[in-house]
Amino acid sequence: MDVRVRFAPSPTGFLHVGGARTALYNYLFAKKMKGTFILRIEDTDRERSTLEAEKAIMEDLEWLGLLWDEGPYRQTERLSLYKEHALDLLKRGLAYKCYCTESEIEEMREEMLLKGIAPRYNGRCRDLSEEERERFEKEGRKPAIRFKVPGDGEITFEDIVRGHFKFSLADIGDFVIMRSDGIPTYNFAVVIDDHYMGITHVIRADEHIANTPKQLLLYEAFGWKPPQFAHVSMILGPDRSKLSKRHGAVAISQYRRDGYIPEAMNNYLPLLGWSSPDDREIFSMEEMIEAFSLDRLSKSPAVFDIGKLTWMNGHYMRSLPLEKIYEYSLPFFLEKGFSMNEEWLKKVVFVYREHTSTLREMVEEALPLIRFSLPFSSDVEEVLEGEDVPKILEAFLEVFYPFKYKEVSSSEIWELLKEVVSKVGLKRGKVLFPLRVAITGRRSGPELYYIIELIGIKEALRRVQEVLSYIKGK
RNA sequence: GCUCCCGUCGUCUAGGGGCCUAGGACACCGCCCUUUCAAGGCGGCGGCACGGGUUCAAAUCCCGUCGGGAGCGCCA
Repeated sequence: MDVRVRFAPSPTGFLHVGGARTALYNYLFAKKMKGTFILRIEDTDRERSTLEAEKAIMEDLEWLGLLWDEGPYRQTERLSLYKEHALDLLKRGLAYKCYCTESEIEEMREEMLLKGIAPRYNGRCRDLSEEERERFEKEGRKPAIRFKVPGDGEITFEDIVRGHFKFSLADIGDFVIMRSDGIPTYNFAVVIDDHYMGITHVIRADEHIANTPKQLLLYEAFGWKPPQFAHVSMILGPDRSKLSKRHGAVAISQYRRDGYIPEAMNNYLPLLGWSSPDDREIFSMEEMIEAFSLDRLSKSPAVFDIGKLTWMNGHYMRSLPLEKIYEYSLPFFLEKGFSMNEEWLKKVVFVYREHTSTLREMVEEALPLIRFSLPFSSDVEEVLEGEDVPKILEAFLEVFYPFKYKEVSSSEIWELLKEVVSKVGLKRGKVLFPLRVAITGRRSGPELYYIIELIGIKEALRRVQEVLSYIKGK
């Protein structure tokens, strides 16, 4: 049978790293098995679902390149299907109408919690008499539909990641499958959708483990064959609690804005809970698909380490084709005030990507190319206070002046710089460091000859001249 | 409170009775290279939560303790 998997986010917020990893696992498995990857929007929470969130999630998936083969399906567009099946259960006596109000249930819950028993619905409306039902209807109460959980016995299943599970039915209360407003609940809609969409493997976060027995009960009630389950452990924050906003950036879109690139996300995220049989950690998407398998998913939760993500991002900054990094970085350049000049910007990328870990950092580092203003910050200016500095700057002016209007390559600039060095008669570093500072206003950066090539000799001369007058006037 | 899950360097992980003197990656430290940064190269630091068993042999199997987490909704 062909593998069919789904990613089923609820559009109540942005795609976060945990969701992205789940999507990735589903995607990788689908591609590996030459199966189908389905996107399903679980929008049955009418209060919190928004169209914006749905759009944002899809955009992020597209940015990552996790394109779905089918969908998006929306649960709110399938309401009649759920209703039909709820009615069927009702008719067969496997479900019943419940007239309890929220406050009544809340009361019940607190009472049970106080008594130290697992809070669950006590089945109050299971066997209502005809009169009671009529009374409630007359009161105008809108019933929800609850599934009748068999009182005893147990339910078991095999999880691909965690092995054998056994739940006692006595611990599961009758749960709502249809809200009083006619919208299905999660546990109900999932089962119906997974069945009709032919889902063969459910790969999801392990917070759903406790839901699985309820869903299995529904499969049983309908006489359907359940899919295989793979419950993946969660992603934690540095304090080992569930990763959330208070730990810093969790939204994929935030990482995009911060200058992370999809190749790095797609490589790093799966490694949080999956490892390859060899010691490899760097994978292209194709390699990852090839290497991926569910049986190497880890049981224990993983702490999200932005440091390693950043390292990996830097790796991809350097190893991806220049063209690609240029494309990714363009919006960052334009936003920072660089003007559109493809040939020149590509050179900037060529030079600066060697030194930086994110697109944002790269553009930030390249800022001195288009911005130059005195005074510099104090830790930078102290470099200019050295006694040899005027001599060095003058030597630079002398050597480079004849080339003021010439097109000179970086290797020729390097030769000229060496000439400056021998003219001054100090060690290379002693000469080039103050020059770098004078020309860029920064203590570090790429090779000076690249910088001079990028800003042009004329501009370099202007800057050095300006700094020279500046320090002389001090 | 109840149910369930998870515990290998700071972090991600390999390992699943002898190949373990516990391997790799990030981070950290040192050295090399160098245009005092970064990148790269080389080296170092650092871990089987604890206690009992089982066994000739335990990181690995069993039990307990401790620690962490999740679920217990007309949220998903």
